[in-house]
Amino acid sequence: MNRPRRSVYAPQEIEPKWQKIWADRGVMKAHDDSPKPKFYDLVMYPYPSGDLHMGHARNYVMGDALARMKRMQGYEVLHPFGWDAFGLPAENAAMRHPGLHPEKYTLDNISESKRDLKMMGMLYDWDREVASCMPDYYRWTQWLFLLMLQRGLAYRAKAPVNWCPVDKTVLANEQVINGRCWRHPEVEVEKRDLEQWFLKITDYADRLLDDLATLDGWPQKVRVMQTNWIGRSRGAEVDFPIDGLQGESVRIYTTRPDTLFGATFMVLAPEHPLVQRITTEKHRARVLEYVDKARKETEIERLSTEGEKTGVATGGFATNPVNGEKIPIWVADYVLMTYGTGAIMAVPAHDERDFEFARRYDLPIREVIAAAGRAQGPLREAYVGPGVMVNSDGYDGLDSAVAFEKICDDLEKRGVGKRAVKYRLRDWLISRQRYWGAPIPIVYCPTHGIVPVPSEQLPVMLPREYRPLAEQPDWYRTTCPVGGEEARRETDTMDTFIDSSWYFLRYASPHDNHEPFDPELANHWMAVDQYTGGVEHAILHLLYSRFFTKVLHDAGMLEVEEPFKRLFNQGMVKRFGQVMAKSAGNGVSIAQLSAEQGADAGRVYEMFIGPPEEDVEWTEAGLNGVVKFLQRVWRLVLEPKSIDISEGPAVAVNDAVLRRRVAQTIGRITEHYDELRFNTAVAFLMELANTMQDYLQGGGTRDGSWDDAVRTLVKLLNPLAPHMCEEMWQRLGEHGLLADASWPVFDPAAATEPKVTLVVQVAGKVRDKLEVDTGLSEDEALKLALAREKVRAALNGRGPSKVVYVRDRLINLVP
RNA sequence: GUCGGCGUGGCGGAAUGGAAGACGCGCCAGCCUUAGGAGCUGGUGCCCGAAAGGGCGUGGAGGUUCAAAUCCUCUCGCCGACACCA
Repeated sequence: MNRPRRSVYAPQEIEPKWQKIWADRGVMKAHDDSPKPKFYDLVMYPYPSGDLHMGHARNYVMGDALARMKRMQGYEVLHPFGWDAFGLPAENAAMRHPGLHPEKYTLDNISESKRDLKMMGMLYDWDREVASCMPDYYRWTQWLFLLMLQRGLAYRAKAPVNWCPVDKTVLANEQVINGRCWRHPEVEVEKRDLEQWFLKITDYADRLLDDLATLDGWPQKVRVMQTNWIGRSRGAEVDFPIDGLQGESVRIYTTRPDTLFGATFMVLAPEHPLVQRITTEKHRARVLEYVDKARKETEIERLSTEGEKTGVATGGFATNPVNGEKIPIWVADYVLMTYGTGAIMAVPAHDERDFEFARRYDLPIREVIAAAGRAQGPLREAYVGPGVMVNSDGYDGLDSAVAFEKICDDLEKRGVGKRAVKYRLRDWLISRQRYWGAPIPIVYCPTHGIVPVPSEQLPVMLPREYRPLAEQPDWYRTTCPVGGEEARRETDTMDTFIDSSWYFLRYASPHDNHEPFDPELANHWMAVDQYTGGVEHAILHLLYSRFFTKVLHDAGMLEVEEPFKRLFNQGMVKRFGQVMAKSAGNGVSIAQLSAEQGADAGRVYEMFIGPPEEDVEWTEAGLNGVVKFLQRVWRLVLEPKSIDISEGPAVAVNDAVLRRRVAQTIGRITEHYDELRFNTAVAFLMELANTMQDYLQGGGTRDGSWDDAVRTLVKLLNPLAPHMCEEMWQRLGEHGLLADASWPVFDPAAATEPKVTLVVQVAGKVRDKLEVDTGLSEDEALKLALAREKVRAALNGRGPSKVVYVRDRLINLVP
């Protein structure tokens, strides 16, 4: 039999077709002068590693789907893309393949990844593409460094720094994890004293912390992590005069000035400058040995001794300013030179670490805060809570919180101490001894010292040859911009996190060659309305970007003080139990997916696979389920007559039910897309398709309600499966691109179930039926509650009742 | 250790305090096919029962409420971040 050929869903044909049309028409160009409300939809720009696969795609599908919906809703959407293109992997590749320049490696990867993104149907405004390794980008990265310098936020200092022996570079504090390099967990980080550039992020610690409270569109988790990272504490600095050193004292920092009377000894960090002078002859040998050992120990060895606190007495003593008591001074490596003043008063009764140390070295423990309800007697562990002051002279009997303030007042009056705030946050070390980064635009002149390269001479271009800058005299030999003397360029480059701290601003005016960004345009597009990316950037990138934004605000270049209004961290895609990665060999290739099931199927599947913030497992079976769904939609929309209706419907769906389902779906989908809850959104689309099929099988009349359902389904599915929907839209005879079509409007009244029937059963027998109008959807719960009261009243206390309420489509199931 | 988060079918997971298990995968039965790893229909939390029906069910124990997966207290177990920050 020769039946007319059915149209078959063939993604391999329609996907390239529509990708070309979108590109030709510039569908996702963002217009600066549009009268429409703006929506800045940003995905974290990636490092172009050259192995883009479906594991990366999840983030981009979310961003793209949101951009497409917002566009249909009438927003002028800025949805840009770029590349975090400086960095070590390119250099590593160049070292593995002699002759391969990091730039070539990077640019090749970019063009390859770009092709894959287009193949996935991502609509970016490619005219705004940025790559941080291009001179017209890093020119402005350098400019921003000079701005920092000008504002007193960049400084050079000799400091013990973290040195990764594999990457042969200094690492930021944030890049050291448990004493190991973040990129090479197999090696320990070494300590070296080097002259390095720092950014004074600590100047902004308070604002970075306090403004977290305004970021209610951020995950709580990230806000907590940043809060802890900044680690603000309030306390006091107190001077303890040193015995035998006239006029000199040890300054300590404590968060518990209320426990001053419980200080029974002091501890200095091994690196503390006073250690040498305090130590008595008798103790000198042992102290030197201890300090020497601590110096040599790497971070990791120090950590491994956790629980085994060690230290030595110096033989020196200091006087506690509140009670004149002389207490011994010890040296121990559990006190860090990098926090507070590098010296503490030890209060073993009320600090766990001091308690442990006192136990080990048999030092006295004196209780000065009485815990409510605790019986008298020796402490078994440090009591760190609040309580009533004891053994504290004139403060006895006070609440410890009150005594805290009073003691601080008294210390300040006597000039022996003062309130102080400390942070765990350190300044940001940005120097990197690497080639593939933005050169720090500084010249060292024998006469004028540290001289910034004048901004009109930017960019300081990277030399062509791939070799450490410090080994390229032709490059680093220069003349002083001030006096013309022979001078030397800074040969370090900047941490790539600097590049990524401002890229979202460059998108506003990516071709501006007068300034890093046009303040007017940046103010137009900022803040980012939705920022999506991995949780691994919860601290570093996000904190640095917030810092830059605040500095630029202070410089009068930006209105906003926070760059990202809403932040979302998507989960990772796994396969065979492991995160998809080239190295793990479990990545799903975009080209292959595209050629087989189609990009649309991959897009819908990654959204349906699980909650967007959770890690998910990619399976072929799951993907296949989505393919079936898309094929079913295709038939429902274009070939409804091909649906087998011989079996009849399971549940009767009439026009009214179909209309209501369509209206409900519009409401749910709009809300869930907006909140990036794509997994449930796909489920709603499937439900709509199921209802439509039931409608056909029930011999639906196919009046306007069917056509409306079809067009609504196509529009609602469009952000997730854009190629297929665009094709269906055209075949339905609609004119114009679906990408330009308007988003369906939610009508709450049309979505409301007409009524609820309450069937009252008592002891299994139906006693009563009540019809309750639930007309106002926002108040359904309340109405039901009222209905329940009505039922209970009707029963008039006749024993245990069971109340069942059913919606109209299931009414016939209840006798 | 501290701080966050999470415990729901065979699996991934749904449920503004209001029918627990939406949607999908898998599985079972049937239909259609030369065949199917295709398509269609129905079923599918657990226990008892041929069925009707009944009982039990969101890690565990209490509590609040007409009503709890959801709120509160305690407890057990996982996951993540930080980890000597005075």
